[in-house]
Amino acid sequence: MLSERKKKILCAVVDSYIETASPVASKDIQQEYLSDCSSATIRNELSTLESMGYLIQPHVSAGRIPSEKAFRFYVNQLLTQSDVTVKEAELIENYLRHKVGSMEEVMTAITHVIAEVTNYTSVVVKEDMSDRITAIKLLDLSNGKLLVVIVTDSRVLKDGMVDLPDEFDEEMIARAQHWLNKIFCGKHISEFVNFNYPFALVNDEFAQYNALFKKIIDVLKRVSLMNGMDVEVYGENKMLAHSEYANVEDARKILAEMENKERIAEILTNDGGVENGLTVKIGAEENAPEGCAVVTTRVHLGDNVSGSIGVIGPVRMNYRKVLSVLDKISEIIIDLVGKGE
Amino acid sequence: MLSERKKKILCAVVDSYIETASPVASKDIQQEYLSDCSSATIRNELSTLESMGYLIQPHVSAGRIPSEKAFRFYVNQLLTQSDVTVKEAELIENYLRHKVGSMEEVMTAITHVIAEVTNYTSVVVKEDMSDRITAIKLLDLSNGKLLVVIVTDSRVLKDGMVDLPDEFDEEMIARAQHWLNKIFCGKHISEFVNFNYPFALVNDEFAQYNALFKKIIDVLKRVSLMNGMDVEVYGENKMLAHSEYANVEDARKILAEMENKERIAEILTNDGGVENGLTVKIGAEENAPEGCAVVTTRVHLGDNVSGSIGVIGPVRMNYRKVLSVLDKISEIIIDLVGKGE
DNA sequence: AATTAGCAGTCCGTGCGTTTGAGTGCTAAC
DNA sequence: GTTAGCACTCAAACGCACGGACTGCTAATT
Repeated sequence: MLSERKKKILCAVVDSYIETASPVASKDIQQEYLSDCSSATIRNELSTLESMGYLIQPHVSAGRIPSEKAFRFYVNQLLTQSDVTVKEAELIENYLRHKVGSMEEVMTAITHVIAEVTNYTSVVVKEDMSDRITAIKLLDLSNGKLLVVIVTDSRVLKDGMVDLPDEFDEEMIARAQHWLNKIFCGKHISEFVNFNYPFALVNDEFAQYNALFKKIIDVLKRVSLMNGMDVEVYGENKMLAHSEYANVEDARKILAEMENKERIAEILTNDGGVENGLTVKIGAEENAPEGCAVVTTRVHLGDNVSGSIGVIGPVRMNYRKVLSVLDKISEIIIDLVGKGE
Repeated sequence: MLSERKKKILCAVVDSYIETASPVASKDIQQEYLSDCSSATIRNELSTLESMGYLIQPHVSAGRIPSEKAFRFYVNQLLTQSDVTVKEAELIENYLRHKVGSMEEVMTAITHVIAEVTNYTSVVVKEDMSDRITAIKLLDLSNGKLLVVIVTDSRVLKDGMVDLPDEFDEEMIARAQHWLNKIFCGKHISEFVNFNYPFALVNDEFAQYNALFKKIIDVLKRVSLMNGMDVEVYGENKMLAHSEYANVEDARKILAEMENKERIAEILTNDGGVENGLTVKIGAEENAPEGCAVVTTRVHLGDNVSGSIGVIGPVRMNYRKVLSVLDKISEIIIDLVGKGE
């Protein structure tokens, strides 16, 4: 547990770093955040915070920059307090309430207003939950490959192909198919994303099925990401405005990642079970893009439609602002949807 | 008119510059393109080509780089010859023929394959021509503003607001409305984009309407761009791979422009009347984004659906490749659509 | 025991003069 | 009209020294 002063200092470093993007010196902290003790004291504290893994010193004669651990700490602090109010609130309100039209329009409007207000890239994923799985079929292509066909209320998806382990015969495939149908029929394809493989289902007797099941579920996940969701990204260019992407090649890589809609959908949707409210993924922590943080919130947009709204930015993100903006927006949406009923 | 040798030299400069992105020296040309005369001769030719506006010398001890005029010349040369064949042809074929599904899928597939093969940003604009204008209404908001409402078969668009000149009274508005309906009813909203204001319609008697009409038509154009088309962009990140965007701020600006779908739609659609076939817009020439060139081709995708396929890249673009890829793709599409009928 | 002032030490960034070399324009010869 | 040769220009690369931003440590202070 951190002492009160350490907390203050840590938050000061993060705040300052978020603002300036450059290493924070002990003197800066003393002058702008903690005038009641000397820079030497702060230096000592910084030193221990560094050894605790919260801070990083780029080189010996430089200040400190926060580690991802520090950002995580900072965000958790922020999430518990709820001083979320912004002056841009009216702007958001006006923009959204004015643009009330079809659901597509609202999605687009949301991405635009978020990107504009926060200056970060914004993402919205929409899932139509009304389309359910009717059947899963496994087709032995007799070349060692298995074609996974998913039939839903509205269409047939057959993108998945998996290698079949040698020892599988016709009967075993039929059996596996039976299991899969038992588990997944009636569910929405997007539910795979958060699906954890239930080892309990496959006891020793079926141990041999394990590998195949895993592969198939991976296919299902991929297919669901590709087909079950509507992804909109806006403000990619904002990413480049931040100094961590001064290097064009890094910038290009990040952009390429953001053009991969399936990847984005996965990040946005895989919220570790938080039903409603804000989620923050920082850096490598939870496979956010390299050096990035992703803030998301889930919203219900009607009986069968739900979505995730997200902001993608550098780990050094203005979380205070982003969190409050997302909070405001989901509040407005809840209100809008409520009125619609 | 350029001498045969000047043409050769000019094309050599452009070819080399497209490949290397750095100023081309007289010696290079001699060694790689024109070994039958000396570098001194070439230097003389380069000098005159520069004074003719085809070449630019960044500084006195550097080689020459092509001007936009040079690229235009180069492209026109290319367009008349038709040696369009690529090894990637099969890749494209496989990709597209395999992905034959709904029209949306094809659009997405096209952008992906183009971006992948050419390494430039790719754009597709689709217009559904079946939705026609039923009425145009002008609503005097009595605060000096006029709301332009466009009613189509399928919906009501009311995004447009224009300032009303002082001297307009109710009757004149009614008259203007009458005119607009006469001209535009039954047409598709996308037709505004290439619509040239027919001054003949408004003779001296109606001269006072001129200003208002112009404003309204601008609104119509904007609305049509926003509502009548489906725009997909893919491979924004490819833009950054080219050395003209080594500066992140420039890169950001270009990306911002490419996120403006209306702008993109306008560029792609406004093809100056070329019905079928390739169009090349170079730099400032025809309001392509700063420093960019846009290659487009129009395709018909069925009775009521037509579209434009485009590639956006730096002015120093590999036109040879891009032109051939677009050619190949539109050929495949024509074939696919033909089969569909 | 915690805090602080003071100081030596580290290392980044910057500015500056020099060198290098790529490429031209010009002149004179072919 | 073409070409060899040479003087000239100028951007880019290099090396170097200086300044200064910060720290860590030590010794004094509370």
